[in-house]
Amino acid sequence: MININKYDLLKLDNQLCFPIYVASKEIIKIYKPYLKELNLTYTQYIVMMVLWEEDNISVKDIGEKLYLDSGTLTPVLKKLEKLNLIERRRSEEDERVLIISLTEKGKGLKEKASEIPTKAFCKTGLKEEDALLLKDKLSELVKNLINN
Amino acid sequence: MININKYDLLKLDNQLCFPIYVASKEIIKIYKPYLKELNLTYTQYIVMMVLWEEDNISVKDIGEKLYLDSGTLTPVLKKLEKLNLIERRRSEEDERVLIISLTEKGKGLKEKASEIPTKAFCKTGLKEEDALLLKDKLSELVKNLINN
DNA sequence: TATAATTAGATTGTACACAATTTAATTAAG
DNA sequence: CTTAATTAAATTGTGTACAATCTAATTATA
Repeated sequence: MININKYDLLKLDNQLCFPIYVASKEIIKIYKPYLKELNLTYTQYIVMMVLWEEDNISVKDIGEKLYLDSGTLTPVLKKLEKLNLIERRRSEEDERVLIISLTEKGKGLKEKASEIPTKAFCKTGLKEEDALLLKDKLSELVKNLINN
Repeated sequence: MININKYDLLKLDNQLCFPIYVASKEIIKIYKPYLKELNLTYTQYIVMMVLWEEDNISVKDIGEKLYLDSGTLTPVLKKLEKLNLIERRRSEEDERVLIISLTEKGKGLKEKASEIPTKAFCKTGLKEEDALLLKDKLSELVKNLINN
Protein backbone atom coordinates (compact mmCIF):
# COMPACT_ATOMS: atom_id res chain seq x y z
CA MET A 1 0.00 0.00 0.00
CA ILE A 2 1.35 3.44 -0.90
CA ASN A 3 1.65 6.01 1.83
CA ILE A 4 0.05 9.28 0.73
CA ASN A 5 1.57 11.50 3.39
CA LYS A 6 3.63 11.29 6.52
CA TYR A 7 0.58 11.69 8.76
CA ASP A 8 -1.23 8.61 7.43
CA LEU A 9 0.49 6.33 9.91
CA LEU A 10 -0.91 8.48 12.70
CA LYS A 11 -4.48 7.53 11.83
CA LEU A 12 -6.25 5.33 14.33
CA ASP A 13 -7.19 2.87 11.58
CA ASN A 14 -3.56 2.25 10.72
CA GLN A 15 -2.47 1.38 14.23
CA LEU A 16 -1.70 -2.09 15.54
CA CYS A 17 -1.48 -1.01 19.15
CA PHE A 18 -4.95 0.50 19.26
CA PRO A 19 -6.95 -2.62 18.29
CA ILE A 20 -4.89 -4.65 20.75
CA TYR A 21 -5.70 -2.12 23.46
CA VAL A 22 -9.41 -2.12 22.60
CA ALA A 23 -9.57 -5.90 22.24
CA SER A 24 -8.01 -6.26 25.66
CA LYS A 25 -10.56 -4.04 27.34
CA GLU A 26 -13.53 -5.47 25.46
CA ILE A 27 -12.65 -9.13 25.94
CA ILE A 28 -12.17 -8.53 29.65
CA LYS A 29 -15.69 -7.08 29.69
CA ILE A 30 -16.94 -10.39 28.31
CA TYR A 31 -15.60 -12.11 31.42
CA LYS A 32 -17.21 -9.68 33.83
CA PRO A 33 -20.66 -11.25 34.25
CA TYR A 34 -19.13 -14.70 34.74
CA LEU A 35 -16.50 -13.43 37.15
CA LYS A 36 -19.12 -11.50 39.05
CA GLU A 37 -20.71 -14.84 39.98
CA LEU A 38 -17.40 -15.75 41.62
CA ASN A 39 -17.04 -12.27 43.09
CA LEU A 40 -13.72 -11.83 41.24
CA THR A 41 -12.25 -9.15 39.01
CA TYR A 42 -10.22 -10.18 35.97
CA THR A 43 -6.92 -9.43 37.70
CA GLN A 44 -7.95 -11.43 40.74
CA TYR A 45 -9.05 -14.24 38.40
CA ILE A 46 -5.70 -14.58 36.65
CA VAL A 47 -3.93 -14.61 40.01
CA MET A 48 -6.23 -17.45 41.05
CA MET A 49 -5.50 -19.23 37.75
CA VAL A 50 -1.79 -19.15 38.55
CA LEU A 51 -2.44 -20.58 41.99
CA TRP A 52 -4.76 -23.28 40.70
CA GLU A 53 -1.89 -24.41 38.49
CA GLU A 54 0.82 -24.02 41.12
CA ASP A 55 0.04 -23.52 44.78
CA ASN A 56 2.48 -22.14 47.38
CA ILE A 57 4.24 -19.76 45.06
CA SER A 58 5.99 -16.48 45.77
CA VAL A 59 4.72 -13.03 44.83
CA LYS A 60 7.72 -12.66 42.56
CA ASP A 61 6.89 -15.85 40.66
CA ILE A 62 3.25 -14.82 40.29
CA GLY A 63 4.45 -11.50 38.98
CA GLU A 64 6.71 -13.14 36.42
CA LYS A 65 3.92 -15.32 35.12
CA LEU A 66 1.43 -12.44 34.91
CA TYR A 67 3.83 -9.65 33.94
CA LEU A 68 2.75 -7.68 37.01
CA ASP A 69 4.88 -6.05 39.70
CA SER A 70 4.44 -5.83 43.44
CA GLY A 71 2.78 -2.43 43.13
CA THR A 72 -0.11 -4.16 41.41
CA LEU A 73 0.01 -7.52 43.14
CA THR A 74 0.31 -6.47 46.78
CA PRO A 75 -3.16 -4.89 46.99
CA VAL A 76 -4.74 -7.62 44.83
CA LEU A 77 -3.30 -10.34 47.08
CA LYS A 78 -4.42 -8.52 50.21
CA LYS A 79 -7.91 -8.36 48.74
CA LEU A 80 -7.89 -12.09 47.93
CA GLU A 81 -6.74 -12.76 51.47
CA LYS A 82 -9.63 -10.71 52.82
CA LEU A 83 -11.95 -12.82 50.67
CA ASN A 84 -10.46 -15.92 52.35
CA LEU A 85 -9.32 -17.32 49.03
CA ILE A 86 -5.59 -17.25 49.80
CA GLU A 87 -3.15 -17.05 52.68
CA ARG A 88 0.04 -14.98 52.84
CA ARG A 89 3.00 -16.12 54.89
CA ARG A 90 6.71 -15.37 54.82
CA SER A 91 9.08 -18.07 53.65
CA GLU A 92 11.07 -19.60 56.49
CA GLU A 93 14.23 -19.94 54.41
CA ASP A 94 14.11 -16.35 53.22
CA GLU A 95 12.06 -13.81 55.12
CA ARG A 96 11.96 -11.47 52.13
CA VAL A 97 9.82 -13.94 50.21
CA LEU A 98 6.06 -13.98 50.63
CA ILE A 99 4.49 -17.34 49.88
CA ILE A 100 0.91 -17.37 48.61
CA SER A 101 -1.21 -20.44 49.15
CA LEU A 102 -4.82 -21.33 48.43
CA THR A 103 -7.31 -21.80 51.23
CA GLU A 104 -9.89 -24.56 50.97
CA LYS A 105 -12.34 -21.94 49.75
CA GLY A 106 -9.82 -20.84 47.14
CA LYS A 107 -9.30 -24.40 45.97
CA GLY A 108 -13.04 -24.94 45.85
CA LEU A 109 -13.58 -21.98 43.55
CA LYS A 110 -11.71 -23.78 40.77
CA GLU A 111 -14.69 -26.00 40.10
CA LYS A 112 -17.05 -23.12 39.31
CA ALA A 113 -14.32 -21.26 37.42
CA SER A 114 -13.69 -24.20 35.13
CA GLU A 115 -16.80 -23.33 33.13
CA ILE A 116 -15.75 -19.78 32.40
CA PRO A 117 -13.24 -20.30 29.56
CA THR A 118 -15.72 -22.10 27.34
CA LYS A 119 -18.52 -19.65 28.04
CA ALA A 120 -16.27 -16.67 27.37
CA PHE A 121 -14.84 -18.17 24.21
CA CYS A 122 -18.30 -18.64 22.73
CA LYS A 123 -18.93 -14.92 23.17
CA THR A 124 -15.90 -14.05 21.03
CA GLY A 125 -17.59 -15.46 17.95
CA LEU A 126 -14.21 -16.79 16.79
CA LYS A 127 -13.55 -20.09 15.10
CA GLU A 128 -11.17 -22.21 17.11
CA GLU A 129 -8.43 -22.04 14.48
CA ASP A 130 -8.63 -18.24 14.36
CA ALA A 131 -8.36 -18.12 18.14
CA LEU A 132 -5.31 -20.36 18.10
CA LEU A 133 -3.72 -18.27 15.39
CA LEU A 134 -4.38 -15.08 17.33
CA LYS A 135 -3.09 -16.59 20.54
CA ASP A 136 0.14 -17.74 18.89
CA LYS A 137 0.77 -14.49 17.05
CA LEU A 138 0.15 -12.47 20.18
CA SER A 139 2.36 -14.69 22.31
CA GLU A 140 5.10 -14.24 19.74
CA LEU A 141 4.53 -10.50 19.80
CA VAL A 142 4.78 -10.44 23.59
CA LYS A 143 8.03 -12.36 23.40
CA ASN A 144 9.40 -9.77 20.98
CA LEU A 145 8.22 -6.90 23.15
CA ILE A 146 9.77 -8.27 26.32
CA ASN A 147 13.21 -8.82 24.78
CA ASN A 148 13.04 -5.07 24.35
CA MET B 1 -5.93 -31.66 20.51
CA ILE B 2 -7.58 -33.83 23.11
CA ASN B 3 -8.62 -32.30 26.39
CA ILE B 4 -7.22 -34.34 29.26
CA ASN B 5 -9.42 -32.93 32.00
CA LYS B 6 -11.96 -30.23 32.58
CA TYR B 7 -9.40 -27.95 34.24
CA ASP B 8 -7.06 -27.78 31.25
CA LEU B 9 -8.93 -24.84 29.76
CA LEU B 10 -8.25 -22.93 32.98
CA LYS B 11 -4.50 -22.96 32.37
CA LEU B 12 -2.95 -19.62 31.54
CA ASP B 13 -1.30 -21.07 28.44
CA ASN B 14 -4.66 -22.05 26.98
CA GLN B 15 -6.24 -18.61 27.27
CA LEU B 16 -6.84 -16.19 24.44
CA CYS B 17 -7.75 -13.29 26.70
CA PHE B 18 -4.54 -13.37 28.69
CA PRO B 19 -2.08 -12.87 25.80
CA ILE B 20 -4.28 -10.07 24.49
CA TYR B 21 -4.20 -8.44 27.91
CA VAL B 22 -0.42 -8.84 28.20
CA ALA B 23 0.22 -7.72 24.63
CA SER B 24 -1.84 -4.60 25.26
CA LYS B 25 0.15 -3.62 28.32
CA GLU B 26 3.52 -4.50 26.82
CA ILE B 27 2.99 -2.77 23.51
CA ILE B 28 1.84 0.36 25.31
CA LYS B 29 5.12 0.23 27.24
CA ILE B 30 6.96 0.34 23.90
CA TYR B 31 5.33 3.72 23.25
CA LYS B 32 6.24 5.17 26.63
CA PRO B 33 9.73 6.51 25.90
CA TYR B 34 8.55 8.13 22.66
CA LEU B 35 5.43 9.56 24.27
CA LYS B 36 7.46 10.85 27.17
CA GLU B 37 9.26 13.15 24.74
CA LEU B 38 5.85 14.65 23.95
CA ASN B 39 4.85 14.61 27.62
CA LEU B 40 1.86 12.42 26.78
CA THR B 41 0.45 9.18 28.18
CA TYR B 42 -0.92 6.58 25.79
CA THR B 43 -4.51 7.52 26.54
CA GLN B 44 -3.76 11.19 25.99
CA TYR B 45 -1.99 10.24 22.75
CA ILE B 46 -4.96 8.39 21.25
CA VAL B 47 -7.22 11.30 22.15
CA MET B 48 -4.82 13.58 20.30
CA MET B 49 -4.80 11.17 17.35
CA VAL B 50 -8.57 11.47 17.11
CA LEU B 51 -8.32 15.25 17.15
CA TRP B 52 -5.52 15.34 14.60
CA GLU B 53 -7.85 13.44 12.28
CA GLU B 54 -10.98 15.41 13.14
CA ASP B 55 -10.85 18.67 15.06
CA ASN B 56 -13.82 20.27 16.86
CA ILE B 57 -15.46 17.04 17.89
CA SER B 58 -17.68 16.25 20.87
CA VAL B 59 -16.66 14.19 23.90
CA LYS B 60 -19.29 11.66 22.91
CA ASP B 61 -17.79 11.23 19.43
CA ILE B 62 -14.28 10.87 20.84
CA GLY B 63 -15.64 8.28 23.23
CA GLU B 64 -17.23 6.30 20.41
CA LYS B 65 -14.03 6.24 18.41
CA LEU B 66 -11.90 5.21 21.40
CA TYR B 67 -14.43 3.00 23.22
CA LEU B 68 -14.10 5.18 26.30
CA ASP B 69 -16.81 6.79 28.42
CA SER B 70 -16.99 10.18 30.06
CA GLY B 71 -15.73 8.78 33.32
CA THR B 72 -12.40 8.16 31.62
CA LEU B 73 -12.40 11.02 29.14
CA THR B 74 -13.38 13.91 31.39
CA PRO B 75 -10.19 13.84 33.48
CA VAL B 76 -8.00 13.11 30.43
CA LEU B 77 -9.47 16.06 28.54
CA LYS B 78 -9.09 18.35 31.53
CA LYS B 79 -5.44 17.31 31.72
CA LEU B 80 -4.91 17.99 28.00
CA GLU B 81 -6.54 21.38 28.50
CA LYS B 82 -4.15 22.12 31.35
CA LEU B 83 -1.29 21.22 29.01
CA ASN B 84 -2.66 23.79 26.55
CA LEU B 85 -3.09 21.16 23.86
CA ILE B 86 -6.88 21.44 23.57
CA GLU B 87 -9.76 23.75 24.40
CA ARG B 88 -13.14 22.77 25.81
CA ARG B 89 -16.26 24.77 25.02
CA ARG B 90 -19.95 24.03 25.06
CA SER B 91 -21.78 23.76 21.75
CA GLU B 92 -24.02 26.74 21.05
CA GLU B 93 -26.74 24.64 19.46
CA ASP B 94 -26.84 22.15 22.35
CA GLU B 95 -25.43 23.14 25.71
CA ARG B 96 -25.10 19.51 26.77
CA VAL B 97 -22.43 18.94 24.16
CA LEU B 98 -18.80 19.73 24.92
CA ILE B 99 -16.74 20.50 21.82
CA ILE B 100 -13.04 19.71 21.94
CA SER B 101 -10.69 21.62 19.69
CA LEU B 102 -6.93 21.69 19.21
CA THR B 103 -4.89 24.71 20.23
CA GLU B 104 -2.00 25.80 18.04
CA LYS B 105 0.29 23.94 20.41
CA GLY B 106 -1.88 20.86 20.05
CA LYS B 107 -1.81 21.08 16.26
CA GLY B 108 1.94 21.59 16.35
CA LEU B 109 2.51 18.40 18.31
CA LYS B 110 1.33 16.35 15.33
CA GLU B 111 4.61 16.89 13.55
CA LYS B 112 6.71 15.31 16.30
CA ALA B 113 4.13 12.58 16.86
CA SER B 114 4.23 11.54 13.22
CA GLU B 115 7.50 9.73 13.80
CA ILE B 116 6.19 7.56 16.61
CA PRO B 117 4.24 4.88 14.69
CA THR B 118 7.24 3.80 12.65
CA LYS B 119 9.59 3.81 15.61
CA ALA B 120 7.15 1.82 17.71
CA PHE B 121 6.44 -0.66 14.94
CA CYS B 122 10.12 -1.47 14.56
CA LYS B 123 10.25 -2.42 18.22
CA THR B 124 7.52 -5.05 17.74
CA GLY B 125 9.83 -7.14 15.58
CA LEU B 126 6.86 -8.06 13.41
CA LYS B 127 6.83 -8.43 9.67
CA GLU B 128 4.42 -6.02 8.04
CA GLU B 129 2.16 -8.82 6.81
CA ASP B 130 1.95 -10.34 10.28
CA ALA B 131 1.06 -6.96 11.72
CA LEU B 132 -1.69 -6.46 9.15
CA LEU B 133 -3.03 -9.92 9.82
CA LEU B 134 -3.06 -9.29 13.57
CA LYS B 135 -4.69 -5.92 13.14
CA ASP B 136 -7.45 -7.35 10.96
CA LYS B 137 -8.13 -10.35 13.17
CA LEU B 138 -8.25 -8.17 16.26
CA SER B 139 -10.53 -5.61 14.63
CA GLU B 140 -12.85 -8.45 13.67
CA LEU B 141 -12.71 -9.75 17.23
CA VAL B 142 -13.57 -6.31 18.61
CA LYS B 143 -16.53 -6.11 16.26
CA ASN B 144 -17.75 -9.48 17.55
CA LEU B 145 -17.26 -8.45 21.15
CA ILE B 146 -19.13 -5.19 20.79
CA ASN B 147 -22.20 -6.78 19.18
CA ASN B 148 -22.24 -8.59 22.46
C1' DT C 1 -47.70 22.96 26.99
C1' DA C 2 -46.57 20.58 31.15
C1' DT C 3 -44.48 16.30 32.19
C1' DA C 4 -41.83 12.30 31.03
C1' DA C 5 -38.05 10.34 28.80
C1' DT C 6 -33.69 10.76 26.82
C1' DT C 7 -29.15 12.50 26.26
C1' DA C 8 -24.30 14.51 27.23
C1' DG C 9 -21.02 15.17 30.58
C1' DA C 10 -19.50 15.26 35.26
C1' DT C 11 -18.87 12.99 39.59
C1' DT C 12 -17.97 9.27 42.89
C1' DG C 13 -16.07 5.02 44.26
C1' DT C 14 -13.47 0.82 43.30
C1' DA C 15 -9.73 -1.47 41.15
C1' DC C 16 -5.94 -1.83 38.61
C1' DA C 17 -1.06 -0.57 36.40
C1' DC C 18 3.27 1.10 36.92
C1' DA C 19 7.26 4.26 37.99
C1' DA C 20 9.89 5.49 41.81
C1' DT C 21 11.17 5.02 46.40
C1' DT C 22 11.60 2.63 50.80
C1' DT C 23 12.43 -1.15 54.03
C1' DA C 24 14.13 -5.34 55.54
C1' DA C 25 16.57 -9.47 54.53
C1' DT C 26 20.17 -11.82 52.22
C1' DT C 27 24.43 -12.32 49.69
C1' DA C 28 28.91 -10.79 47.93
C1' DA C 29 33.32 -8.61 48.34
C1' DG C 30 37.19 -6.80 50.52
C1' DC D 1 33.65 -9.94 59.89
C1' DT D 2 32.02 -5.68 58.14
C1' DT D 3 30.35 -2.99 54.53
C1' DA D 4 28.41 -2.81 50.00
C1' DA D 5 25.34 -4.61 46.72
C1' DT D 6 21.36 -7.08 45.65
C1' DT D 7 16.81 -8.76 46.22
C1' DA D 8 11.62 -9.20 47.53
C1' DA D 9 7.74 -6.74 48.93
C1' DA D 10 5.51 -2.74 50.35
C1' DT D 11 4.45 2.02 49.78
C1' DT D 12 3.44 6.38 47.40
C1' DG D 13 1.81 9.03 43.68
C1' DT D 14 -0.16 9.54 39.04
C1' DG D 15 -3.16 8.06 35.56
C1' DT D 16 -6.43 5.37 33.66
C1' DA D 17 -10.99 2.32 33.27
C1' DC D 18 -15.54 1.72 34.30
C1' DA D 19 -19.99 1.06 36.93
C1' DA D 20 -23.32 3.81 39.00
C1' DT D 21 -25.30 8.00 39.95
C1' DC D 22 -26.23 12.86 39.27
C1' DT D 23 -27.23 17.24 36.85
C1' DA D 24 -28.64 20.03 33.29
C1' DA D 25 -30.30 20.41 28.70
C1' DT D 26 -33.11 18.77 25.06
C1' DT D 27 -36.76 16.15 22.94
C1' DA D 28 -41.00 13.44 22.90
C1' DT D 29 -45.57 12.75 24.31
C1' DA D 30 -49.96 12.91 26.38
